[in-house]
Amino acid sequence: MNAPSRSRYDEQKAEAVKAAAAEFASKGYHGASTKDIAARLGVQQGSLYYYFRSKEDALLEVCLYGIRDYVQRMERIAADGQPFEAKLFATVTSHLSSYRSTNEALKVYNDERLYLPPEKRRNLKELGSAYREHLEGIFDQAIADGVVRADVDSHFAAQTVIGICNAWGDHIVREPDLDLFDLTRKCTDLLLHGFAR
Amino acid sequence: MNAPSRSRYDEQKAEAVKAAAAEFASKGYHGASTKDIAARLGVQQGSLYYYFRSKEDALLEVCLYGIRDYVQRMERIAADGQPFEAKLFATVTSHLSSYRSTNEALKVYNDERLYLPPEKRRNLKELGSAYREHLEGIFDQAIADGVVRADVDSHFAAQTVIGICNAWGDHIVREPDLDLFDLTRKCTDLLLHGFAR
Amino acid sequence: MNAPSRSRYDEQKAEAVKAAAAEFASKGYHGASTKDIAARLGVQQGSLYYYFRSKEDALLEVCLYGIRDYVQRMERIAADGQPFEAKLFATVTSHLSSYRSTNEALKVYNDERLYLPPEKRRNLKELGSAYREHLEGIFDQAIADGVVRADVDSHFAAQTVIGICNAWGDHIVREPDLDLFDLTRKCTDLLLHGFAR
Amino acid sequence: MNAPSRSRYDEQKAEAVKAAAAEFASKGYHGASTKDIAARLGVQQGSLYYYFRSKEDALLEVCLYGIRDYVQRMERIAADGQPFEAKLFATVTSHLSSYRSTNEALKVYNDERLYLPPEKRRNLKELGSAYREHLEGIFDQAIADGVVRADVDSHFAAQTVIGICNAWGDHIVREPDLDLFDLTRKCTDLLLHGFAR
DNA sequence: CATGAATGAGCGTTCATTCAT
DNA sequence: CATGAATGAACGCTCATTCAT
Repeated sequence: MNAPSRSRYDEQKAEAVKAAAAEFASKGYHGASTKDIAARLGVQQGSLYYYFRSKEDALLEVCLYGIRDYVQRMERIAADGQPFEAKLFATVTSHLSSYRSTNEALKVYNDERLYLPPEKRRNLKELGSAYREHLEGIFDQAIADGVVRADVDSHFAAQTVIGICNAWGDHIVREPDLDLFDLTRKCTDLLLHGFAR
Repeated sequence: MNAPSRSRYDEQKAEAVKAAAAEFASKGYHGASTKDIAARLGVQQGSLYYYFRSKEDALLEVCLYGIRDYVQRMERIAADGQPFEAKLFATVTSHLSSYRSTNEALKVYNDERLYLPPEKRRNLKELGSAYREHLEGIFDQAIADGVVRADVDSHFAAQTVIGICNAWGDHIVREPDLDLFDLTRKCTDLLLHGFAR
Repeated sequence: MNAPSRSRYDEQKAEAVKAAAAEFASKGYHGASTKDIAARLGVQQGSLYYYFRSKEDALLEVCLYGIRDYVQRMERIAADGQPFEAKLFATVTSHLSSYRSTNEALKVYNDERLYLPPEKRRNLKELGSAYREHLEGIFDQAIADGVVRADVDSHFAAQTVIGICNAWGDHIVREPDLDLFDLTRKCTDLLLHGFAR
Repeated sequence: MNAPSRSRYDEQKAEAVKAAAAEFASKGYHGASTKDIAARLGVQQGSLYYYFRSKEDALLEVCLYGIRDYVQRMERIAADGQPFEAKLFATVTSHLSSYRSTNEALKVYNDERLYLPPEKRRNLKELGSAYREHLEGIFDQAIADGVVRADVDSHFAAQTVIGICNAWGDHIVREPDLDLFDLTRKCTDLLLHGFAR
């Protein structure tokens, strides 16, 4: 009844996506049942189909929700004029904190998206590639600026940054007390200077 | 009737474990069916129960198969007298090459072991912890020797080494043409010196 | 507010009956869903219940619509004073053309009325019997008049006329280009003189 | 354990086809549930899938069972050297008695085969066409021989014979006491000489 | 008069598992 | 040692129907 009234439906649907994300994250796509998702949402099993065409579509929506603004943040980081080290720190911060803020959906994107049929995955693939390419661009620029060693392979570097963040993401999701800031600092430090003295 | 007959069963069982590993790796534990595993092995669905008490037991055996000698190799690496850099290189080599040699079972250990009930997981947990602790020990030693910076958290370091290797493991399993030696070199280089100049 | 408003509802309801008839005719009673009917009518699924108490009631109304004026026409044919051959021709014409004009509802009456529970079917049964009995009366009269052979069983004859018309009705519904007049002529010719020279 | 032992499986499967035929005949394809079919067969619902890939496949098998030897009998009738009237009588006898002997499967073929997707229907269509064409051939021959009137359209004639038999088939299935021989005689008489004196 | 959200039962199907042979 | 037949529970999904708005 208030001004925008932007839709009771959209609100409930967003809740449904979160419920699905939580179930998929903890049991895997095939291990989670629509009954469980519905129970978490507090509705009957069949009512889910008012919001999702199919379980597969629910997975797709969770993945999109998980990766979408995470990619947007990467774009903003790549575009701003900060030095390489700040960009790297921002990237890791953004990535790791996504595991907290988006309700496990990013973990679902990482672990379960392969169960989508190729057609449905295409959209996701583009988003994922965009992310990696932005990161590669940051490394290429840093190499050109001389702040990253010339013998570094920017593709390997980008993939590895993503890999480290995702590996720690699993711990973040499972251990709510983990200190994100400390972790971010350690990861960035490793990426820049390695462990050797 | 004794020796060879025993090994005949063991051979078949090893085949069964590999078949299960392959199915679990590509479809996930819940997504893979006993029918698929049986089909891959070339037997009837019911015949699987001659080798495994249950699907869950099959998962356990695959995980054990995936992690067992991989931990043993870690022990040998930790125990020999080589310098830190050589140990790190050996660790990464061992970890990454496992993804090729043990028929995707290590991937199953990484991605699916959480679907085992806690009792069955205990054994695995010990193996995994042993691995991590050996690695931590290597870092502790290296810090004491002054070849790794004193401010490095050896727990973080070990976990990160494992995380990087597992992240690249996914690519290794999916891309058969990936150059393992080159990848190992790049990973070790990053871990030692970072990307910065 | 009175006369036109009443007919507005009736118009919409007539459309609803036709939509239901079309769906029942092409998919069968159990194969057609209320969602499909609503979509064809251009309303929401729930809105159908303004016109029908239940899906079963919809079937009943379609059947009644399909058979009602078709029986009335039979009554008129039986009552007028024309000779047997003209009456037979008129009967076949009326029956076959119903398959075009009443939007497949007669087909629904023929094929789906058995899915109604006996109470709801009673009404229909009387109409169907009335039709058959009129037709039997026409044959009885023709036998008495000597234009139909005395050894003809009028019950068999009436049932067979109905059967032939319904059999061709299926073709009429499915093939829109079928020449109804030619078909009527051939059917009447067979019924009167058979195929033998 | 006896001589041919032609397969316990085949026996049970034949029973399954009959159970499905009975359910489809009385409730229609969409109205019959696999649970009902299983109950009639005396097994659990899921066990049906040992014999049928799907409900649709069950329908296909019932249709094939319903029409197969019925077509073969038509071929034999068409091929033997008897006069037209005998062939016509044999055709009607064969057709009508099928409704008794093949456990309602022919009725299912007539009423429900349209619910099969086109690919699955192709096989059936050929059998049905073969039947009709044999019958047309019989009429063509009879016209050439002068025993059927020259102005008779053999396509119409064949279709009508089939239509009449199917129309009476419904009664035969529903009324077990109906005198098949008497009915056959009346049908043949109509087809040859019509009702007119 | 009509909607949109929800229901609960039932559907066809697949599953891991058992067991007589 | 392995099969083939069967089970019963659970699955994802669709259905006819209801009702506050």
